[in-house]
Amino acid sequence: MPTIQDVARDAGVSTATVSRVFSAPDLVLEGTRQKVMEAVARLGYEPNFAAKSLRTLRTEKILVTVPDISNPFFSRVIRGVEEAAHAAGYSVLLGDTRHQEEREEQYATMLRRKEADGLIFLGHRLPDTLADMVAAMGPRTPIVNGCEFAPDLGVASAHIDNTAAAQEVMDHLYGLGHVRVGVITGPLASPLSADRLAGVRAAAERHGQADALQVITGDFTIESGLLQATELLARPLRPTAIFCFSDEMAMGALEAIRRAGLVCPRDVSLVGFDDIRFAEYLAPQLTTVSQPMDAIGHEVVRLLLDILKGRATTLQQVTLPHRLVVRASTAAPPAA
Amino acid sequence: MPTIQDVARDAGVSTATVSRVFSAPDLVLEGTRQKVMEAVARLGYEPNFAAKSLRTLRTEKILVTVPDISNPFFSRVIRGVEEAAHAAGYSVLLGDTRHQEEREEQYATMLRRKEADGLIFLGHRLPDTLADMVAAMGPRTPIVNGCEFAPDLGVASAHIDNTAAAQEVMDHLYGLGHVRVGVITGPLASPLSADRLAGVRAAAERHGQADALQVITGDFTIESGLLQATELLARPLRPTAIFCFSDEMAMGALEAIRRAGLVCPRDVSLVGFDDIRFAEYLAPQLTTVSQPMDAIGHEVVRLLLDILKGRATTLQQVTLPHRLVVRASTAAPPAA
DNA sequence: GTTACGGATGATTTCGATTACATCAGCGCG
DNA sequence: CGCGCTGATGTAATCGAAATCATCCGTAAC
Repeated sequence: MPTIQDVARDAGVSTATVSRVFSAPDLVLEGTRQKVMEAVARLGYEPNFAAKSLRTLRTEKILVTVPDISNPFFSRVIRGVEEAAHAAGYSVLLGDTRHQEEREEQYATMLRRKEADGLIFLGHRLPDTLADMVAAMGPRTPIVNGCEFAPDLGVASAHIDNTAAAQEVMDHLYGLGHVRVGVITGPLASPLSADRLAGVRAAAERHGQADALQVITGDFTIESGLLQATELLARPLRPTAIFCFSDEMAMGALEAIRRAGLVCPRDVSLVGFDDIRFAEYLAPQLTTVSQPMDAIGHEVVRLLLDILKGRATTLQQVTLPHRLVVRASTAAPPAA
Repeated sequence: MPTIQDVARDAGVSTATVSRVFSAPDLVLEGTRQKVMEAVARLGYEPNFAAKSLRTLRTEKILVTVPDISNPFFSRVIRGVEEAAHAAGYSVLLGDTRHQEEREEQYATMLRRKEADGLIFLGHRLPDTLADMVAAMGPRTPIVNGCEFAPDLGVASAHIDNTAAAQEVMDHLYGLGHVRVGVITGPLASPLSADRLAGVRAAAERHGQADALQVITGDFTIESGLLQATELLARPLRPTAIFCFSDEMAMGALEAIRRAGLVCPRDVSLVGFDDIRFAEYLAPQLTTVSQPMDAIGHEVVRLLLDILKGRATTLQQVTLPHRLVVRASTAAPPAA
């Protein structure tokens, strides 16, 4: 592998000039630039990344951690992140934490070792060591949270208004005439689930149906949707509608409905959350809350770059628009 | 950020000793090690990654490129890759090429700049500049291909036997009594599609049904499954079974079947490929070929590490086991 | 015609770790 | 008692590029 020295020698200039050709071409005479570029082409020179990074203290890399990359919601957000990062000349270091705190800490270490310029995390936990960093650096900490909204972490974030979205779902169901509504939440440790549940409760109270709510906790997976919906459907006062906090759980719930010998939406209405690509290809097509997954990905990158470029002075927490997409899985409850 | 110098001073030793504490602890006296570790803890020292990488010429990073991370098949393979890489102390640089050759080249550049120790690519194209590298380094080139099998590229790979898998699918359909079988392939530029098609053709000929095959090209997306299946179902001699080269296309085909007022599997049997998590939650549950996505991910990492550690002298191309999973979407053709 | 200035380029230091080589103390052995 | 060896540690070169400071040359101003 040729180095900048080799190029300099070959082009008959100093290494400083070669370096300038890349980083500040307008400081170099056109003829000299040509000579250097020819030498570069001739030798097949590529600047060594580690050397550059050591000198500049920049890596042009963004570390992105995600609880589970095989989840279509997250993988779509990641795609948006990758797209925006790539457009800005950054590349993406992927960390799949598998919901494990230990792994989150390990990835946090990478940030402290300067293996990446910043961190985007899509979970809801901020590793302790990074919390210290936030305390020290304030709104200039190069850490951004996506999807969740945990104001007390003190990091920039991009997310939807989960509370409002959940309320809209409930309004839709109550509007159709449902009374007994089952709700399968995600783990309540995540603010995202807590917010949605708050929205559910607020709407229920507004409609005077708080007592008819049947809340049960899931973990966002298909299997837990199947399990919890089965449980809900076996109750004597079976809900006529089920609201799942993820489309995956709704897929499981749909299977539970079928196994119970019921038909969606005739017997039981079903609502999901996220609007992953598969939601509209289920039978029946799934009513769900559409999250702007691409936009969230782009936005978290924008927020992080603002911080890295020193453009951010205050803490930015951005709420992006969601949309209730009513499809075929919700209808009026059975006449009873 | 404290440096190794600061730690050395604080601990009253030389930088060499500090370095040894991390990279070769048994060369250091226990007491000295303690002193150093205390200084490290006191100052909150983390070795600078760029400096280390510059000196050692290693990055402990693996670049992984994928045509589309939001595809559940790929995201699952990636999860396997991340898992195996992490277990071996490597981290993953993710590149989403969006099927674009230009992007593939850009990521190839990262390898040449030594931003990663090796490359795992899940598409079927090897950028030109890397082909040169392969030509020069032979089986020691730190590049591994996953999922596809293109022997002429000369890179290590892990994949299933696509030809055999496709034959099994066709045998299953012919065994059920189907004659007119529609096949929706992927882009034929990929060896993977070509291999499967070869398997389809071989089986058709073996069963004397080559003329009844109805092959049409898709692009692995739900939308193309919907489109191409609609086209197949509109033909006068409608196929009684459709074999899609991906589960996503099968989801689209399922929708096409519904829209045509038909019922799967009563009127039309359907087979997918990959066995993504959602396949068994479709209605009807999808018959498909299960690919060992986790194992592919683990295996490509193993192959790459073998090369990086100098353990590989010959070109390794590994075939992993697949499995035809018969579920509810295939049945005997209608009596007609 | 000297001075001053600015544009182009070169010489050299620097980033922070690793590592080959040097040093030094202690010990066993003849 | 001195030689040589081994084990622990220090000294200093090195990785490859970026950036500071120095230098050189030509030109415009007085």
